Amino acid sequence: MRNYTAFVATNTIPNSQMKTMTPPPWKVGELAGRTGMSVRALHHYDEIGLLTPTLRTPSGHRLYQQSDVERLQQVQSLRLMGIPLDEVRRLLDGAGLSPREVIALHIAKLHEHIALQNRLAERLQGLAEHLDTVESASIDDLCQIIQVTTAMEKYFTTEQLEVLRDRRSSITEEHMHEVRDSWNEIIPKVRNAMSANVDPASPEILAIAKRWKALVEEFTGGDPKIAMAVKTMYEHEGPSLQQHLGEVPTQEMFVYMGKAFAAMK
Amino acid sequence: MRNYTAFVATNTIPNSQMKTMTPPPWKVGELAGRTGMSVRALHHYDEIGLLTPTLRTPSGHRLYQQSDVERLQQVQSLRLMGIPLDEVRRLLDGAGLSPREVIALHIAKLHEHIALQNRLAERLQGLAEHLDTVESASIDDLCQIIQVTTAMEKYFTTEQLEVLRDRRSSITEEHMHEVRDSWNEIIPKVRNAMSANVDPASPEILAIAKRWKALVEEFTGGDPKIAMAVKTMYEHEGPSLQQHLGEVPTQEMFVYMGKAFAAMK
DNA sequence: CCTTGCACCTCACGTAACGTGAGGAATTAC
DNA sequence: GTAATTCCTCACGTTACGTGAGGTGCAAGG
Repeated sequence: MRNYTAFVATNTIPNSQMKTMTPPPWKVGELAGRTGMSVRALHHYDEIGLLTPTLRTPSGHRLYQQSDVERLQQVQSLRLMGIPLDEVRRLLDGAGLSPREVIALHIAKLHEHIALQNRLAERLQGLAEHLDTVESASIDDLCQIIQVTTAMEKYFTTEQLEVLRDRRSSITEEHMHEVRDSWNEIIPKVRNAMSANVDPASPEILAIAKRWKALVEEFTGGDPKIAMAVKTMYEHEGPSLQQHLGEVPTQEMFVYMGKAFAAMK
Repeated sequence: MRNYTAFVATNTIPNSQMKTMTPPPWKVGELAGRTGMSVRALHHYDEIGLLTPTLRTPSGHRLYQQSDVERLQQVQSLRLMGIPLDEVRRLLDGAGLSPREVIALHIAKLHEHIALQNRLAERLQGLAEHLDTVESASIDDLCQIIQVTTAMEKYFTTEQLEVLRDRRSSITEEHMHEVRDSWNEIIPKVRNAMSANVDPASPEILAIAKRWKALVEEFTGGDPKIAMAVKTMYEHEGPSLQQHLGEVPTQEMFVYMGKAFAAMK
């Protein structure tokens, strides 16, 4: 190992004084090895002006002094806290915000980010559970489920969704098919009756109204808020839901059946 | 608005049949507007081969058919779940892993990521609390605190750290200074005694041992595990901690004081 | 027919923090 | 003296687009 005193100091110094001098500067590889960073990272810090070694050999090799090492340790500390290099530089150069503010800002950002990730994780978890109850796992099915669940997230509160999820997990797939078939059977009948101007209070409509009510009751668990949310969702998302869920009642049908319900009492 | 049937179909079709034909394809802007995506995103999807419109006008304008729109919806669904475009393409093209596996993998990744973020948030929170108890908030202080706390994370369990944090928050800053001053007073004495080969059982060392024990007791709250962890940490991180905490006992001192403790009984 | 204005096209750079070579000079080791 | 490291400087790749720049297509008004 050489020492680089020759071009650090301009005059010659006897060996007896060498020991009290500043320690020899480090080359990148050495600094990298001792600090656990990569050489490329140090190059990068130099490039962006975050950590420029105070010395270079005449041939261009970087030499890091004690002060540089200290700065690097500061950089490492702040990076450990997830602070971007840009802000690390601003902090160390004394420009911009105070440490307190930077930390507070970062905490806020982090919490926001974590909340997003958590919501995503919940969605994925629900999706996974759904995939495990259905044996057909085609991409189309997958996308349909995603579409429907994301649409539902817009109209239901978190607790309502949990209620629905709990109930769904306690229901057999066979039964879910039955329910869908029932809707697919009922809705065309209602549509026909409406276009034929059948009186909502007529006996055949009242019979249908009974089945309708039972189906709604079963899905909503009797919660009128969930029923309202479902109605709102159908009104807004009808066309796109139709592709995925099969037949879906329109707003006019709700009105029509409302009359039937009134006549039932 | 034109229709692009001219180059979609090769033969002329009477108007009466036009209505039963496939709907007119959409241009990028229209598709973007209806799906809430940006035009650039659609261009990007085209570039990477994720969604290539089946048609183009002779002048090069993109035309999206029904099938393209469906594919886009699938892409949107999967992206909503945070799946990278690369895997979305593999999924939709039927190559690679099954939906189940992809979802499971992503859940695992997400949880890992969330755990990391949470640990980071905890660190930042602790840092912020610390910053609020100390009024001097220089960058150097900040980095020192980070260094010390990250070093501590390596040697203490989570519960131990919480205990320490709780206790620290109930202690005044003034008192912390007193403690530090006490250490700074005691340690040189011990060092001197050791180099002078003073008997650990001598009365002056026993007096120091008492103070030493009290200080350790106070910091560790009497928990021998915490005491052990502190000792291990000092042994491993001594030199770097010394810069930040002031005087720190060496392993030899622990041994020496151990003899004094034995003589105290 | 010509212009105006809007939607569209294709580059191509920028983002964060480096990883990963490529090709060549300098240093160190034997 | 030569071989093996270590160092240097480009420069592209990573994610999912944003943001112009500069040029064409196309429907409508004068």
